[in-house]
Amino acid sequence: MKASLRDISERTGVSITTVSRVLNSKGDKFRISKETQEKIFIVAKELNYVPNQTGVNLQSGKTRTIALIVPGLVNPFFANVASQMATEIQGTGYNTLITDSDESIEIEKEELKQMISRNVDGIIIASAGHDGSHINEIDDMGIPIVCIDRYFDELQVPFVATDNFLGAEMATTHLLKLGHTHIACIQGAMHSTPNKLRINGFKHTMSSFGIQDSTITGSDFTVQNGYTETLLLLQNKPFPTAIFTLSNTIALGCMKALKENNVRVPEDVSLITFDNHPYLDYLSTPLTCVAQPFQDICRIAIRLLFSMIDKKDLATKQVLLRPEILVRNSVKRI
Amino acid sequence: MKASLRDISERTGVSITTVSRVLNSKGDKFRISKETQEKIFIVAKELNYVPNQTGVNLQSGKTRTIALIVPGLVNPFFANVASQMATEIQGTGYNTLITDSDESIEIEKEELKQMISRNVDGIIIASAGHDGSHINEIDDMGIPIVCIDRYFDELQVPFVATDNFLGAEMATTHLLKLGHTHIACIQGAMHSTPNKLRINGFKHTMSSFGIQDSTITGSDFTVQNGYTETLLLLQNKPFPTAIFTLSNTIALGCMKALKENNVRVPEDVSLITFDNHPYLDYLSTPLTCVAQPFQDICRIAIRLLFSMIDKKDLATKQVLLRPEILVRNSVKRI
DNA sequence: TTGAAAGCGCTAACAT
DNA sequence: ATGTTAGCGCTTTCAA
Repeated sequence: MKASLRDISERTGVSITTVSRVLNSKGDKFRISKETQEKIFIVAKELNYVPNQTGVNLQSGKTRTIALIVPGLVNPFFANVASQMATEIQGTGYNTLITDSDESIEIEKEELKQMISRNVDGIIIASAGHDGSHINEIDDMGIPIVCIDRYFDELQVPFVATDNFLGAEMATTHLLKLGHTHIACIQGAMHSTPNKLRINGFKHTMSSFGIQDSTITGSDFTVQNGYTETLLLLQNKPFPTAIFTLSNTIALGCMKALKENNVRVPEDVSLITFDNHPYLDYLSTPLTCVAQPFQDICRIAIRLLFSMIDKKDLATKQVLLRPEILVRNSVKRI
Repeated sequence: MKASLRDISERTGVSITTVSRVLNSKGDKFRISKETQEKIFIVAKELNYVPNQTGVNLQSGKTRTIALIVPGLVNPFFANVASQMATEIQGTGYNTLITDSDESIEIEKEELKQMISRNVDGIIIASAGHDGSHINEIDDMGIPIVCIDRYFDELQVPFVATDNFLGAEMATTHLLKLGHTHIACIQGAMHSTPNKLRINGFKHTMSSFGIQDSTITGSDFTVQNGYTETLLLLQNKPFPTAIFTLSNTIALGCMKALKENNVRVPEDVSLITFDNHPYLDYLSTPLTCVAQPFQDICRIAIRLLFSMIDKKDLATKQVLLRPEILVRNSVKRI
């Protein structure tokens, strides 16, 4: 089986402490003789020694592990975030434990407990919850935690997210300026902060252009939701001149329904969506979108988290990032 | 700070052992009085007790953690695999530690060491290496490990992958049957087993149709490679009538080059690729592809891994899964 | 029905 | 220049 310090100690006839010191490159600091060091290194190699981190963890209370909890890895946005996080975190010498709450607050709480139990050094979470009381508790326990994407304004918990109100405003303005007034918005998880803010931004912009009535429909960030709601929309008359989907998943479902019903974009209906994706440029109609700066979200979240881990408090702990509108060909002037 | 069994023991005046038993639902088994149990539960709740897994780990040698190592999370194929794995593994009560070797064998070895050091219960890896000697060593150490996607035929290490030879054969036959003979193939990492087999399948099929000359170009599974190689291809005359890209990333780069040069698919050139993606249906030309059964790959790999963890040896430990050709509109008959 | 003690692998404080 | 001892949090054997 795996060799331990004791095994090396026994084989070399030197104390465990000395072995530990040498193997941790503290041999010179403790002025351990070259011969002893040599001997230890050789035996360690022979035995294929690999330190057992659980021992270190128990001793130090640190695990060099960051937990990432997202509400749905099926969503390309979160898949991207997860990839990016794993990569960035790895660069810091930490490892990433990734879990999916599947938009369930119960699973999320369970996972959170798991992560605390595992002694992770910090947590990054896109919470599925309506409120953040459970997140707050963790923050209160002194466990570094930062929210991304889904956050809770009323709490002191640090967060990094897109300025969703602004993003919706950008998209809506784009539509309005091109002459659209009859706009349908297909939303995602209604209780989530991003969704609420996007809806607010949408409504606000609409009414600032003097338009009071608009269709807001849908219930979650899934392809199915986008599909179903679009099908429903297609029953309506007059059919809206533009659809604003609040995520890439919803857009995907929407496009499916549109295609199946031979509704062309943008000839028959204009389409704009939240979230960018490399493929959007090559769609039958390249899709205009509001791109979220997910790479920056990841980087800043990690930055914040490490400042907490290192107990160096940063001045700004709640950051909203500017989205970018990528104009392609899916919105026509009418 | 976080409460430990000792804290509860002190607060209740009962031994650590008893507390441990009660909190692990062994109270009844050890016939511990209702009052004592009650008392313990109350104090545990008061102190917000969460067991420290590192203690358990050290004791048991188990961590309930699976490591997943992939060569590039930027590649949608591996991002999908990672999401799927995280989700499936979570369903078993284990957690997933995800790392990216960035196609570097050095990083891979480093990460592997890390994972062993962390005492993970099992490892799933898509190795970046040319050979699998380092993987074999781990297998020899008795640490459960299974390869996915990238594997090593010559070793006994279990693996699950797509039947890449067959996949390439399917794609090439499709092209040939529709009249294409001048086909260019843009490949990925040349040393990798999947790439080698795809190339073999391609060449084999071509020559079985009596065609000896074909262009094989490219060097890695990146968008940039697809882009560059296509640009290069565009200089050639005669330009091939069809391009076969060996991954979605390569296809993406290829499409970019094609679009920039106003080369239409399939009018000017036909295109077929390895790897499916939800967006492919909605591209300006829905892209015909060889879809890898990545969900099955994940599930079976996990199945194999757990059989090793549970020391129940399965008869079949090296499995190749049948890919599926999804015919859309990117290949024209000529 | 409950507890004391040992030990998992490691580090660090305190010797010598 | 090297060793002894204690302790991180937990489970388990053995005892009472």
